[in-house]
Amino acid sequence: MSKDKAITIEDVALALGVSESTVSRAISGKGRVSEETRNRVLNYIKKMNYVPNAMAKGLASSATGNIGIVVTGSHAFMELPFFQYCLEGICESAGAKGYDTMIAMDVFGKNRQLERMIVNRKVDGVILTRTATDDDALKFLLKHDIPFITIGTAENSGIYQVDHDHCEACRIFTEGIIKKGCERLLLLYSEKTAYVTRKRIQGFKEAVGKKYTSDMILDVSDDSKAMGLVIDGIRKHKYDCIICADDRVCMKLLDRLSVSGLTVPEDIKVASFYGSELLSKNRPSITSLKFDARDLGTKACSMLLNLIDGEETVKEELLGYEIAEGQSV
Amino acid sequence: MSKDKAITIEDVALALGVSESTVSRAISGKGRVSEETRNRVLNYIKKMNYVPNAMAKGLASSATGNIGIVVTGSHAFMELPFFQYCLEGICESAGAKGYDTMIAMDVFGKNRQLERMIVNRKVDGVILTRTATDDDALKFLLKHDIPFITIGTAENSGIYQVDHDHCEACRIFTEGIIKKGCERLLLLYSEKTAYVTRKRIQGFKEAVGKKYTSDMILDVSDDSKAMGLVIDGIRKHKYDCIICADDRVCMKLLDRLSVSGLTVPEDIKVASFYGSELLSKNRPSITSLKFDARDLGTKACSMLLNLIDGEETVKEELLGYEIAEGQSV
DNA sequence: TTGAAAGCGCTAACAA
DNA sequence: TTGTTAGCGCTTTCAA
Repeated sequence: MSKDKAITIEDVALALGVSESTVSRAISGKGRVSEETRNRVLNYIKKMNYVPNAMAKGLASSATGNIGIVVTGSHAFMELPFFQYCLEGICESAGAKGYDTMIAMDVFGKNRQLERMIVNRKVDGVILTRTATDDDALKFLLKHDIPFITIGTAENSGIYQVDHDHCEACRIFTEGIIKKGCERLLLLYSEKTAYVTRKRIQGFKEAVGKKYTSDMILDVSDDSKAMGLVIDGIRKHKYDCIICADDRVCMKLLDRLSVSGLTVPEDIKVASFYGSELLSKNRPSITSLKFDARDLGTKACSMLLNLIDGEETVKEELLGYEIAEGQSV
Repeated sequence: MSKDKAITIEDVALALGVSESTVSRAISGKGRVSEETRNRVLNYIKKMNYVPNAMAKGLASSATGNIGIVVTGSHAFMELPFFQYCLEGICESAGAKGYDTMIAMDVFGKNRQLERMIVNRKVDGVILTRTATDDDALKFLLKHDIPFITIGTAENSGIYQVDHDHCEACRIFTEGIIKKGCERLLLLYSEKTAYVTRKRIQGFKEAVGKKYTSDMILDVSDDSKAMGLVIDGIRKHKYDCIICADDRVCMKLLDRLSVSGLTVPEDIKVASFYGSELLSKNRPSITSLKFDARDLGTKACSMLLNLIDGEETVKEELLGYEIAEGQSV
């Protein structure tokens, strides 16, 4: 069935008694073709299952019909479902517009995959996901002036980017918790170098306002010691609600609480700035913010395609969030 | 820097006073070129940062220099870090051989992305990650006779595939647990349609041998009810060790145990056939099997590239495993 | 509205 | 060992 070589534009032209250029025009929609000719062509190619050769098309028009997506970072980061969902959004909306997706997974800050992809001219544009940004990837893309969008990253203004409004979301969320009567808050975080973490902390601070003191936030990157302090603090009723900057931190906390025989929400209330499926399945369910990573991918992709097509597009886009009320607060 | 259009093979030929075909030969290594000429060419193109136009090359040689990777299945499946690690292995080893990687993420059993990728002839071969065995993707690839490898899937012999030896691993693992003195075992599983689950169950049965009875395995797909029975059983000392078919199930179990006030390993011993990072961070650490998904990707990729190059390659490859001893047994 | 023809940049016979 | 030449399949001027 697919053994025999594929049918070309020439075959179509011959069969229909028109020229190749006419067929090309009929298909692409560029240039005038009579309605009748166009229909004949379209019908014929559909009947014959004709699909243009992407390479030939690419060579002639110097466009690949591919976009690249770059996932860089530590393993711990890449493991987050976040990327899967992003990827899904990107693939789907790229596909809907006839683009295929290439992926570059560069783990240790080496951008080999990305560089090869660009240097080989395999893609028309690139989407950079979180973490990829402050490394050389950005400079590299800038230097090669290829269209690109970053997801969830950059302070560097002037580049096209899309993200959730973490600061705003976390502020509103924290305010809500305060309104419910919590006063002695503690924010737990890790990955303090991540831009998103800093944004979340900022939102928290804004919500707390002038009552903020530096002992209201705590880095728990190095597991046991810091967590031990937290548990002590809870026993001494130093806190009434603990907010976690992400679901990983929250999982850790919940583990420790259960080991220590402390229950939620009786002994301590718990909330999280980022609730994945893991948290929503927890008992009691954890009150948390939900961000839709899939949306992020979809939006980034449509911005990129606009950029590629030379159309107008916004420079920065901030997506919304949702609050998942649970039983933990 | 990259504004000015890229230098072509013609430019190189002109500059060096040789023909384009000589340059082509020097670069590809196919066909004879004198050592001297070859060096001149190689030096020059390095100096000039010449990179062949992948599309032109592809058009002329009808090969894309891309491989495709397909991730199909439910969200729950795709969320597993398994895919990330596979992907990483694939990207890296593809990259090492000069191939770029395209990704098709088809979520709901529709193979749109895959089909587009194939029909557009964007890839030279495909790697299919864990999918339902009767998946259309498989039929589609067979029909288009494009080289492909499946990872962790198919019973369908005759197709190229790579997987871990789940059956063997689970048998040995279970035997080890029995040797430690556990007698009243229970195997918890979900996703019973997955090939890998069936293999794991089979290994378990083999280890138990003729003492096996059907109430030694239990499907806990529908959370609460089945899990409730398990908890009851534990209280009645019906089991001394519970083995989970994967880390998801194990997480669920651990949650329930902690809610029920049962402790590991005092009240009940726990082990898992698949231990992700989540489990290894648990306290107490869970005794489990480790499979390296990255290896799977690497191996699959090298098999695929062999296939593409028309070289010999094994039809089936079974990779090893590791036992992570924890404090839970 | 349509066609002819010249590329796009590379590979691979076939000659030399 | 090297060069000549004819494509690979499509797009895109420029004429008709």
